[in-house]
Amino acid sequence: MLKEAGHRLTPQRRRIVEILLDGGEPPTAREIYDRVREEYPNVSLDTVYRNLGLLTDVGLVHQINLKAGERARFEFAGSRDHHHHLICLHCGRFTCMDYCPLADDVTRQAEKEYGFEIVHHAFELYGYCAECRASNHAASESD
Amino acid sequence: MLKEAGHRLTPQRRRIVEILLDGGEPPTAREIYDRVREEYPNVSLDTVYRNLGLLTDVGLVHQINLKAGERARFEFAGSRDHHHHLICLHCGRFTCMDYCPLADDVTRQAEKEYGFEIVHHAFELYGYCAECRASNHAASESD
DNA sequence: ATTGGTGCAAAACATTTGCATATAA
DNA sequence: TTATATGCAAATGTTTTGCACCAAT
Repeated sequence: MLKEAGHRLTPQRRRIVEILLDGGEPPTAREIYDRVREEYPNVSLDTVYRNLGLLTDVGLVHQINLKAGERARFEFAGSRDHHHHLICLHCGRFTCMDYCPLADDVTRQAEKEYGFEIVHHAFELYGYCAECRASNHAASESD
Repeated sequence: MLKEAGHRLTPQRRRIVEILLDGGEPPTAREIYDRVREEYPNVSLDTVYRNLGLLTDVGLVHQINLKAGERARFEFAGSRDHHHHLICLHCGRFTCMDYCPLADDVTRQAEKEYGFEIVHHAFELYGYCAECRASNHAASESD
C-alpha cells in the first residue's frame, strides 16, 4: 500500500508500523523513537516524525491530539472502525470506545442552524478508569 | 473574585481579562500578548502565560486545545453556559454551539461498560463555515 | 541509476522557570 | 510593609527543516 503511493519500505519504517500495530495505548513520537532505537540505535527522532507524518497523510495512522503542550499520540488506523477514547486522568491510559456522538441529526443541525459543513470531529472523555478508581484514585481524591 | 483568592488586580491582568471578555474567536496567548502590548509595551509573554494559567486555575477562563503543535486558545468562562465549538478548516473561525454530546446515557454507559468515571470531555466539530462555503471553500475544494 | 529516505545539526515555536525588582494591598 | 506580580533571560520540550549521504526499487 505504501509502495503504491511511491514510497519505500525501509527497516525503520517497517519497525514503526509494527510498533503502531502493537495495540496498547497510542504512543507518542518519543515513545516510538525509543522503541525503534532498541533495534536501530541510529534512528533519529526526525525520521520518526517524518514517517508518522507520511503514514498519517496516507491515512494509515491517526494522530490523537490532547491538551496543547502535551505531545501528540499516534494510532494505527487500518485495524479498527471509527471510534473515540476514554482517557484516565490518573494513569493516562487510553480505552477505545465505540460510541460516537456525531449522529446524523447533529450533522443536520450544524448544517441548518450554522450553515456549517462538518468534515470531521474530535471527542474524548476524561475521567478515571476502573483500575485507578479501585486503587482509590477517583475524582473525589485530592490526587 | 480574584481578590478573594488572594490575588491582585494589576493593570496587565485587568487588560488580559478585558481582552478575553471581548468576544470574538478565542485568542492564543501570543494574540493576547500582542494586544496587551499595545497598551503596555513592556509586558512579557510569560506574564500573559502566568495570568492565563492563574485565570484558568481560578475557573474564570477555559483553555481550548486543538491539534498538538497548534497553540492553545483561551476563552472567558463566566459569561456562557457549557458549550462546544465548530471550527472552520478554511478561515479558522470558531463558532459556539450549544449542543453537547455528553448525555446522561453516555455517562452511564461509560460507567457500566468500562467502569469509567467521567470528569470532563472534549468535543469539537471541524468543517467549513457558511461564509467560506459561500466563497467556494467547501470540503470538495482542493483548498 | 534514480529518487526517496536517513541521520545529523540546527532552527522554530510554544510554554515554563529562576531570579531580582517593582507594586498592589 | 509584604507577599504577589512583573520583566528579563534562559531553559525545556516538541516538532520542523536544510543538507549531504545512503539505500530501496
